[in-house]
Amino acid sequence: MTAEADDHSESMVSRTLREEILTGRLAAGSRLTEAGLSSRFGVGRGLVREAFQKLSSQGLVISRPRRGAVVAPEAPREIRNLIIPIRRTVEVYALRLVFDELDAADFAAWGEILDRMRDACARLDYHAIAEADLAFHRRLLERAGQPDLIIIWETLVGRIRSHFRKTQKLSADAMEIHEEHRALVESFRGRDLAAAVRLLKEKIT
Amino acid sequence: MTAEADDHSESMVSRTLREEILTGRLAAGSRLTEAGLSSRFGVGRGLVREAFQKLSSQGLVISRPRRGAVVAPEAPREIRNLIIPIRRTVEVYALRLVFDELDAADFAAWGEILDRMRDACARLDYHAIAEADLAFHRRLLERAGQPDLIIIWETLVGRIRSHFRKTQKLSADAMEIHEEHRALVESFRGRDLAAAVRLLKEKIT
DNA sequence: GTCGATTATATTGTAGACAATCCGGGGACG
DNA sequence: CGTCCCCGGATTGTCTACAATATAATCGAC
Repeated sequence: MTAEADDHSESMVSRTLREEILTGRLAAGSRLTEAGLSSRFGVGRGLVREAFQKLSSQGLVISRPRRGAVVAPEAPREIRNLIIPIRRTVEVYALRLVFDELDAADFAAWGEILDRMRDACARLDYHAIAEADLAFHRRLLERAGQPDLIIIWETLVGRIRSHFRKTQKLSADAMEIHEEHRALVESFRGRDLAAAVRLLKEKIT
Repeated sequence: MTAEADDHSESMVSRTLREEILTGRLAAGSRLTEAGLSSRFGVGRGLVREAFQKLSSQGLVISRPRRGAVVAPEAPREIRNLIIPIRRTVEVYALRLVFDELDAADFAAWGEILDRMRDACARLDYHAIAEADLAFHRRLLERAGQPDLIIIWETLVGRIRSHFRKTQKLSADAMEIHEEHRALVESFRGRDLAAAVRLLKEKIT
């Protein structure tokens, strides 16, 4: 859908696969064969192998020698309980870094993401909701302009992709997810840092 | 069990390069050419490229398309100040996980690492000291047996490799580094969790 | 002598070929 | 009837070859 021509610094293969894993489109345990992905993406096996290395270093894929690659299982609950406060710390740090510099371009980008999220909520498309949620937070991290921050954040979110499944319980209240994110952006726009931090933390579970 | 001989899951190339970067043997900004490393390690360029992907995902290497790869600079001080407490949290978490299960094999492994560290301190070989220090902490994390924990830890240490350079200031007191680690292992052996946590935190700066 | 354009070299991007290894099925044997 | 062994297909591991691009070196104009 998206993510094609722009950023050659990261191959389309690894980016697409990561998104599919994080959003749950690719279930944990799914087998990933080099030839299959190679023909699916229309690239050589070398590029697929490079993507596997990257994803396995991020813990999204488990690659055992001569046995192929599978989508990694989620982290156990105890680990997630360790990670969630860390992720809150990192995102709040990023938020404070950029809070005073947010401009119209930022709000436009978030607005676009919110639109996609609203549509996804309306359709009850939880993969798409997760995708928009990820994009929402990623935008904040990338705005901070600190590569080190992004790398840590990516490692962290790779471990708690499951939390999108919890939201499936809500079903009827799916639109609430969109509403909460909209309120968060409003707190950005209103320059209310305290409220923004509080809302942001609430969103990371 | 082990982590050495078998481990094709991580190529020698990426492991060696990571260690050289973390210990400072490879300075930030150093240019990494595929052909050069290919002939140095006696493998094809494909494997070198796979290593680059892994290292760049860990933030140790910056790889710009068509422009080659260089060793990434260290994180700025502010980011390090964010990361250090996180690393403390993660390592203390791992310590609590394994503390009651530590056995003779663990102490033997740490003893060996301590020996190497003592020799390195005696020679004032700071790269080797850093290497032993890394091995020391890695052993703790690997002992916890949680892949997710290791992945996060690796990302974190990749960002604060600089702290080994600060220790260079001590020069004459280099042996103190070894002594502190020895004391830490003693607190493990004495089953003194509170002291162990305190000493471990002190060591992460 | 300096600056700019052009050629030459070095390096990366990608694909494909071949060998090594794993996995599942089928048959022989007890 | 079950177990073991062997084989064929599928998959991974690795390298080399070729094309595309960046970097440098060279040469000419002013």
